[in-house]
Amino acid sequence: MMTVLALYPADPAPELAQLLDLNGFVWKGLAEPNDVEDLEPDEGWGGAILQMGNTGDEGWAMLRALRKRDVPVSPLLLLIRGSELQELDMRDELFDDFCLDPFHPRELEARVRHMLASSNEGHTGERIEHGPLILDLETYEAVLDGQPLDLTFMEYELLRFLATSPGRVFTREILLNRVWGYEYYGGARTVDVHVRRLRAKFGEEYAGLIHTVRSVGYRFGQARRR
Amino acid sequence: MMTVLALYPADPAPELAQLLDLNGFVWKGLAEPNDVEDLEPDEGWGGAILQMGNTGDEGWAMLRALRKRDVPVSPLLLLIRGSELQELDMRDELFDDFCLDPFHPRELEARVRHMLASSNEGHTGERIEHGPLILDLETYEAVLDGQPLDLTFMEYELLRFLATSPGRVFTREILLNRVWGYEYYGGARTVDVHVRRLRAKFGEEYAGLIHTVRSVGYRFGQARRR
DNA sequence: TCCAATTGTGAACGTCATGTAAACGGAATG
DNA sequence: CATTCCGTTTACATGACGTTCACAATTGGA
Repeated sequence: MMTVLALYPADPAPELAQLLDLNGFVWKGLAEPNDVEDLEPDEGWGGAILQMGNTGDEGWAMLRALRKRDVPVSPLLLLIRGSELQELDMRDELFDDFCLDPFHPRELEARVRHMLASSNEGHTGERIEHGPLILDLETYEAVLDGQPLDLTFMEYELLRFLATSPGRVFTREILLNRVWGYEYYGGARTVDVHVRRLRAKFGEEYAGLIHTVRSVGYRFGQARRR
Repeated sequence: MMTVLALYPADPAPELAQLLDLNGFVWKGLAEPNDVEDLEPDEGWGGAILQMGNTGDEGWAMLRALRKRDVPVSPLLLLIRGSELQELDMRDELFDDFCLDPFHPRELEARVRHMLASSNEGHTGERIEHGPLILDLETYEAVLDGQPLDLTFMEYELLRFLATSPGRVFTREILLNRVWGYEYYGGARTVDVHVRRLRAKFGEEYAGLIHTVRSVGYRFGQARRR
């Protein structure tokens, strides 16, 4: 999804606009606090940068407006003069990062990057996503095409192993070793049964997500094109 | 609780030590990555500041050691030279904020303040609120759907730990380590019994607030969707 | 088309994880 | 010393889940 940054004031300093443009960020200016209402949640707002110099109280009002929305705009970065640093005191909840203004282009660039990367971390860190399937490794939750899947422990473990290497074929023997444990000596048909149950829970539409490779084993997802 | 900052290198630059001392921060130096093991979770570690100049790869190793612990030290602030800014690329998950080195004292002071304030935000003041449950961390009071809960000490501690990370699954072993503080566990069933008593006190309607994830452990609240 | 190898399918079985109650034991209180 | 509270441990019941097996269906080669 395209990340769009909100900028205040609406006519940002040329060096700021230029820096964002050069780094491929899409941005849109906000003239006054009321404009915040117009930001539609679905437009992919990935945060905002506010240049606080010469804005008087309107800058803080804007900040508050962005944060107090039903769907807060986040993260927020402040450009602030060294002489106004003390203004930040007791306002920690209103912004995520700040940068001294006038700014060094490379520092600001690094801050914007890091800020955007960090804001996604909570959700991208411990999860596997492939096509319509999402595995949340923290909550042991599996979601397929928006529908939560009720998987048992072994089903989840097997699916996670397969989905970690989409397109790759695993023999039953390897699956038994890696998913069930190295000292496991069980029938190879156990794998078949678990695959079958996974496919059943996937439903007709997605049963093909796990594909049988005859005489070899199973693989998750499509084979690589040659 | 007293906030203690970890500093690296162990003999920080005089102006850094002086700045922290002047502002009432307690700090302790870390000489090498192995020292990280010695940080006891209960000592009130409130974060770390790493001065990356002239440290070579050891600085990054230290960073990694702090973050990959069982109980990660957080938040982390980096002091970094402008010429090394590109080193931050692709390492967003290893630090929370950075400051150009040499630093302006007031900027660094503001960053440390803001970083520490933000890291406590989840605990908005001294209470945890999630759905119908409210935990007052100061008075040790628990309220569920308006009704006060009469919890014992361990019940409260367990519930607090679970409710601090809603949706996340914890194994019994981890719960014993973090809540009870055992090195190893004699009886994992202890957790079960306490969970059972919590559910009993929740009443039928809210017994499901703590959910069993079979073969894994327990989690508080509903799993995240998508 | 036939046959053999391979995989899918449903059911049965046994094990193990968890729920549940009750007993135990130490610490605090009077 | 008796009593109460509370955390831990033990014991048992139950149900979920993994495994196995018999048989059906499918595949691919001769």
